[in-house]
Amino acid sequence: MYKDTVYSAFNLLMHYPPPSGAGQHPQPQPPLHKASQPSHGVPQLSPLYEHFSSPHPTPAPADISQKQGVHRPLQTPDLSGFYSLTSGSMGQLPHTVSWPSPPLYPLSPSCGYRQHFPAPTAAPGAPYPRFTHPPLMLGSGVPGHHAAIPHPAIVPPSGKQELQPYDRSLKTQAESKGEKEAKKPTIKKPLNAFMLYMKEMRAKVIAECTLKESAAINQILGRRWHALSREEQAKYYELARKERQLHMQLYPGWSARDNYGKKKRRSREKHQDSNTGGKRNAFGTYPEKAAAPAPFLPMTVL
DNA sequence: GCCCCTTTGAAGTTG
DNA sequence: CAACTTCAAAGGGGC
Repeated sequence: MYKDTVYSAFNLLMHYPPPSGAGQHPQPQPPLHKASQPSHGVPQLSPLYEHFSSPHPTPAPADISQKQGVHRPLQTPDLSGFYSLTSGSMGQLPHTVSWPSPPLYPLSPSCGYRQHFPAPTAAPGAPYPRFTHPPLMLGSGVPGHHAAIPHPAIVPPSGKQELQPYDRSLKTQAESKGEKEAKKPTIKKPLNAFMLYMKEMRAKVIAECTLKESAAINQILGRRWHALSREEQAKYYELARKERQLHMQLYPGWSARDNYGKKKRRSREKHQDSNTGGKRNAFGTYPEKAAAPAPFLPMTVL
């Protein structure tokens, strides 16, 4: 089972001692697309997981939470001995204890962070799988990957294949741009770890909180994500890594640039105000927002 | 009917 | 190379 494979990796993780490189920042992984850009044809599927036994594991990072005296699950462990993780913002370490921003959406008491997250179990009697993300790949050959469900990024040129529920934007795009465009389908970005987590947990949050607005749900999910243990997060990083690997193999020449400009942002300035306007802090958010008071955000979850 | 909101992460672009 | 931007999902809400 794939799950078993993942869990085995985590069992190993639980036992790995910090090497001599402890105290240093993790070495950023080379961008997957660039690093493994197939210059000599499409890579084979079989080596997909060969770096589970990489002969040249990179040093694991220091545990910044120990350095800071607090437990934060934000710092993703470098599991390079088992698989590569992320670069970029994941290498940015938290330096303070606060939530990224106060919730802009009022949350019902039943969705209070204190009581409910990370929610370990579902309602009594209802099993709550800790990791039940549906298979993402089509015929990947990965143990545990069911071959019946197509990859979300796989878009049939002829439209014969049934669209998945999450192909909403694709469908509207194809519908709105006519037949010519429909025959040239968009290959979407592979989902990152957080997106995979959101897809899995969204329904649960909706059920718990009786919310429907995605913006509010995503705020909750973002906080739950931060509350996950590193092992729990690592499951999703691993899934996301495999997503990228398969995506890269399916679409060797694809670039995220291909989809640039296909979403039209009407108010770029406003978007920048809320989303940029400065360097991201260690939490991956922006100083202006992070500095805002968060009166009812409990610390008990840390 | 399209875009915004809101989240994190990956990757592309810019200076 | 750091900083910034875009896009992945989701669906209610606004225009």
